[in-house]
Amino acid sequence: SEHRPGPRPKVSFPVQLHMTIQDRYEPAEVESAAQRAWEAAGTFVAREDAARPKYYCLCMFPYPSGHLHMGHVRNYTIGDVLARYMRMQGCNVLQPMGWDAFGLPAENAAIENGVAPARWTRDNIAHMKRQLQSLGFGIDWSRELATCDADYYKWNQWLFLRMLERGIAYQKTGVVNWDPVDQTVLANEQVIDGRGWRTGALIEKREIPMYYLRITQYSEELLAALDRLPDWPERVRAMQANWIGKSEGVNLSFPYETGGTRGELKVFTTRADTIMGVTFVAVAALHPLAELAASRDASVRAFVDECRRGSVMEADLATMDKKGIATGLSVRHPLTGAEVPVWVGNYVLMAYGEGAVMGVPGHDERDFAFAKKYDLAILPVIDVQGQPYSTAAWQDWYADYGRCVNSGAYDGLDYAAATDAIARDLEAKGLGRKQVVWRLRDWGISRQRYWGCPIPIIHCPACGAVPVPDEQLPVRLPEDLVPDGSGNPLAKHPAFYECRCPQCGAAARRETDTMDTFVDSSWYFFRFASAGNERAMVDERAAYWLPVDQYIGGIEHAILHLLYSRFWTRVMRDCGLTRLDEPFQRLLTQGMVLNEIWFRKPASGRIAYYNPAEITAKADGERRTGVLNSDGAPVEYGGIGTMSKSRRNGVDPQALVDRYGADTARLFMMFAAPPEHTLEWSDEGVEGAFRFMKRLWKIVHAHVQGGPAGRPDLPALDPTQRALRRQVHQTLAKVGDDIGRRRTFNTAIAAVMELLNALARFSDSSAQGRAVMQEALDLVVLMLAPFVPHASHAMWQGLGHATAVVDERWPAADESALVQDTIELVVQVNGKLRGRVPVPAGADEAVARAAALADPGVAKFVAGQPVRKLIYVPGKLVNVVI
RNA sequence: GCCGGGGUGGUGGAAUUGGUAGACACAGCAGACUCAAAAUCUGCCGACCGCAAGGUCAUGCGAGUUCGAUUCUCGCCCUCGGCACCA
Repeated sequence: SEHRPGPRPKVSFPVQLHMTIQDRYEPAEVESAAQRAWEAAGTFVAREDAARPKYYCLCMFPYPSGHLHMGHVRNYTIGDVLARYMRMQGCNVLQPMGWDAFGLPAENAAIENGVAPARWTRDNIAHMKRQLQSLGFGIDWSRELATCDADYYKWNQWLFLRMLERGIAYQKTGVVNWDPVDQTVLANEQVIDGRGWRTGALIEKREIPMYYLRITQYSEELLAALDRLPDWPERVRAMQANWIGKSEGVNLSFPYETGGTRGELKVFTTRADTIMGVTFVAVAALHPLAELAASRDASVRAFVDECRRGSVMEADLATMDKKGIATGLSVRHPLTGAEVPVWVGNYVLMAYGEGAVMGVPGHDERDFAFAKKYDLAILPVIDVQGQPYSTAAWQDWYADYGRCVNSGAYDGLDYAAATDAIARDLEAKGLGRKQVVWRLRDWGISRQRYWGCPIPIIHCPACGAVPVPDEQLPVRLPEDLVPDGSGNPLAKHPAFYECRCPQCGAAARRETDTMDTFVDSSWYFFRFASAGNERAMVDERAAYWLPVDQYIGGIEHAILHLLYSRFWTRVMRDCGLTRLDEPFQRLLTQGMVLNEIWFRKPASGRIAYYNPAEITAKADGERRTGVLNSDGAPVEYGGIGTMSKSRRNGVDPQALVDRYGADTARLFMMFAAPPEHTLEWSDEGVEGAFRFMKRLWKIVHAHVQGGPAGRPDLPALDPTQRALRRQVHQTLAKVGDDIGRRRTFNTAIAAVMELLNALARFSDSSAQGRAVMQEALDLVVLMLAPFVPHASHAMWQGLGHATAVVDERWPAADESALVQDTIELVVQVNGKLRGRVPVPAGADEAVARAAALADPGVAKFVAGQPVRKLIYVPGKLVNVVI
């Protein structure tokens, strides 16, 4: 453990007898006392209770990397603030926690240190759990789970078998990165500049059999249902819609005959109206026609092989130089019968559409560039409002919709009419029809890795792929293997893979692939609500708690994790395990926590990263430069990026907690930025939050020392007391709105800080003054309880309450305290601020106008000119237009 | 490249429905307290002009709509996230 208590001065007694809080703010003592109190009372153990409104508050569970990072602190503090706030609203709150415990880092650690992934993972979990507990999150730990526990992943396997039965899970080949030296499949992350990260060997693409989940069967539903998620951020819904990517277009066939074989090259297009402008077709390197041409021509073979060595990532495909080679084959245009050459293009995706595209250089930018490069014909066939077309250079409007020209029978038709006519003619010839195509692809879940959930299949020489019978579940992952980086350890472990066929009893081989870890995280929120059930995946407790009322997690999960969870929930629904369509009612996507990146890149060897804390940085004109503290030599600045282990730019939250306490760490995290913003980390500023805590503590302490205070006698308050009380209740209303509706925790905290500044200035030791102060401090502590629960716990008792603040209700603002007789109107002349005038609240326009024009500052600018117009926004402003 | 965010003082940010730009903090400067330091407290703190009163400019850049634009529209620049085997 790296938990080292930081230097902290010891408290000095004596404490007077009638005081219940110490004179000095000591977070370590306050926090452990509060945590002990919650633990003893079982405060956060959630029980199903039909009589109360339930509130399931869930944060994305962490990968147990070993240490909490700032993103976790941000995520779980947001969740805890909402959970505690909803509890104060009277809700029955469930806030569980678990571990997304399978994955690649455990194997990497094993390769580096020789420790078994199971051991490494469980040690990390133990450490991170202590860290979470020290932050005082109100978590129901009785429901804790780890996805590497057999009683969890058993149900992955069980539902996978149900999916096989229903045809949702199926087997087909998929493309992977293959390291020829280590004889192993690599993750995209392990491929650097086309080479294996450990071996440096050139990576090949390889096709292997894998299991897929038919998420595309739910495309339409997953897309349509986005409209019924009003409490999801607009941007997440937009990203998912684009990911699912519904396009309506035309599927058409180019017939061909070569060397005695007849066939049809299938192509999908959303621009069938440009079909008369086709001058070539391009196929993916993995397309059968490319393979056919390669078998006949060495240069095509070489090009196809080169493409196959390239990256499998879409981002790389989209940005690489567009290259191609003529196959020497040709196909016939489906409408004109003209001969069209077939090319292989490195930019054509095998996984989208048909793995082939029709080339219309006249109206597609990529095709245009390709035609220019390889001297292919460019044929304009769309007229965009008579604009002059030149093949010399691409213009953006070339891709716009217009009317067909040079298109024979289709001339003069617009996009819709041309598409209809062309689709009809193609259909008459049996060479095409309208079709909807989705960008979404089926979800490949096979991973050739050890530290994951085994896929419950047995391969029998006679019976083929046989599902493991339910009663043999779980297929347990042996926990004592240590991967060495070459191949999958399961495939080298006969005790695991040697087995009998469940159907015929013959010797058979167990599947050694494991599941994508996204499977684990696609339904864990159900399991929290059915914790410990050994007989069923979910039970009636899930029906009580689900859906998750508030889900909170990083924006980086906006697509994959959330989409897979929505899909998995629907599969569970179709299997009768839930009645829900959607698992997450409301979603908050927190921004990422970023930090500076500093590195050195030696002429040879691997790039070395340094933590910003080890760097002294300065601005050198436009450039930012820095030196490493330990050797004084320069380091390069790599900009701002997510905190990551590989870039060594993480900040350890434990140091903050040790130095300032959990409350300060939580408070600062929530104050630094609104939750959805990305946050550039800075150590400075934490001091401000700590100062606030000390100030608050001091004011509470000073007030308590004056002895018990009564309740304010409202009609007897003087104007100063009345004004303070108004601010208190204004703040209360704002803070409730900021937390409950707007989720802008930073402004809620700022409002309380402003109030505290007012309380510090308020020195009134009269009975009424002290009564107003008591009410104010009570409310301040209640308002802050979700943010700084430990200090609030202590101060609440210090203020003379016998209850625990965690069990208190959120107070309602006193409307009568908010009433004001006179308000200040802002006066503008031609939109520029020229004065402020007091008017009675509710003044009509005539009164406001008279008051505004009478103001000397305003009169100076009006200067006798006629008022052309006067805008009056009641209660706010007057704009005099002259 | 495609998809989605973001850009406001030296810094993080505020301005909630188109209505006072810079709340609240951080850093900095000055002062009080102190033998001294720390801590604490008080004041100042966008730029420019001005002795001042006050004025002008200013929310990435360029246009537009409006009595009024940080907010709406269009174009551009920079930056961050995702792109299907990192989680």
